[in-house]
Amino acid sequence: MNQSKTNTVPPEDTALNPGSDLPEFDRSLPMSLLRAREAVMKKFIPSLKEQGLSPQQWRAIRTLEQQNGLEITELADRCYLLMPSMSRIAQNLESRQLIERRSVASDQRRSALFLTPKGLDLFQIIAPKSAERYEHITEEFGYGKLELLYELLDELVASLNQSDK
Amino acid sequence: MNQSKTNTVPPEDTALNPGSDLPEFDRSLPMSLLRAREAVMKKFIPSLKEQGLSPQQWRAIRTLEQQNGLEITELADRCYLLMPSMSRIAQNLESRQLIERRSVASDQRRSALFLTPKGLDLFQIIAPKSAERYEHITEEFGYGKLELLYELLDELVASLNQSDK
DNA sequence: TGAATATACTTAACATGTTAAGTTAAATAG
DNA sequence: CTATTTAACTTAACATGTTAAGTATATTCA
Repeated sequence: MNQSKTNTVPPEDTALNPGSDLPEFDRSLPMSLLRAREAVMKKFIPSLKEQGLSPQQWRAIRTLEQQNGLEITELADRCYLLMPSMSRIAQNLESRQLIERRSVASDQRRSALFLTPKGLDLFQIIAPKSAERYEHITEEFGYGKLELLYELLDELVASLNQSDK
Repeated sequence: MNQSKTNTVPPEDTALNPGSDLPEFDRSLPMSLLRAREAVMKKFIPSLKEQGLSPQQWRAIRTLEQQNGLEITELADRCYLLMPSMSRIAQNLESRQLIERRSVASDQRRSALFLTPKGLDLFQIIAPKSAERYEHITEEFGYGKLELLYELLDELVASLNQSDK
């Protein structure tokens, strides 16, 4: 279960390159981040699924609750989704009447998205549960450590994006 | 670009629940982890794509390079992939003759996976580039901070899994 | 003004994530 | 020793991630 700690050394005869000085891949940053993310999500997904929402759909709904009437491109940015995904999610939520789209008068290409009363109801059912989970995580893990983690993640992103020139 | 720092407060008239004491979702742990992961992956994906590999396919190959002949279930565990994904990836890599499967004599249901010479060649092309990227990231971000990040991520996962009882 | 270009999406195509439902082979129970 | 159950996958089905191509509306500029 805990790969990085049980340290199961492979038998010598199975490594294809025993003497090479190629790097060790045992600690993979993407995998560590993925594991952490999945572990966190596991706490939130059940109450979403209970309401028939995927994490991405929930992201869209809670972003609209904060600022209703966002255009789809802006919503995609804030939800950290690519446009094709956002487009499909908008169609899905619209078909379930959780959101409504109205085309922008000044530019017919654009459409703004609005939470419907039904969508807001759903938000209000899920939000308190999510908040509770989040508080629980904060208590268990420690507020200070959590802040430090956010800080490090932000710095990591900054460091990586900087070297993109 | 940096949502969590620019702190763009939405105009009052767009929030659907301005006075509510519902939690703030601006800082989302899953999203922070996702952003960090994507930023890291962006550094590694190009050299993989150059060789026609997805990150998951690469994970499988480098795991097999470390320990050849793993069974598919074990490989899925180590790659942090679900069986259906692993199954499809194995089929893909097998069709490209990067790996080879041999059924286990003692149990006909199982099959063990082996890197082919062609697969090993590919590993040896990609591995040094990956190592170089990783070293660059370590230098830019700082070795100490990186270690601290790993530590925090591990602790977070432990903390979350612990409360699963 | 009218043609070329750019913008804001949507659709398509394909790999992956995820849950559920097969299949086939082993283990176990009666 | 046969019938049931379990184990190790594979297949199916559907949402998402991702890149590329398509469509309709604006904008630009000749």
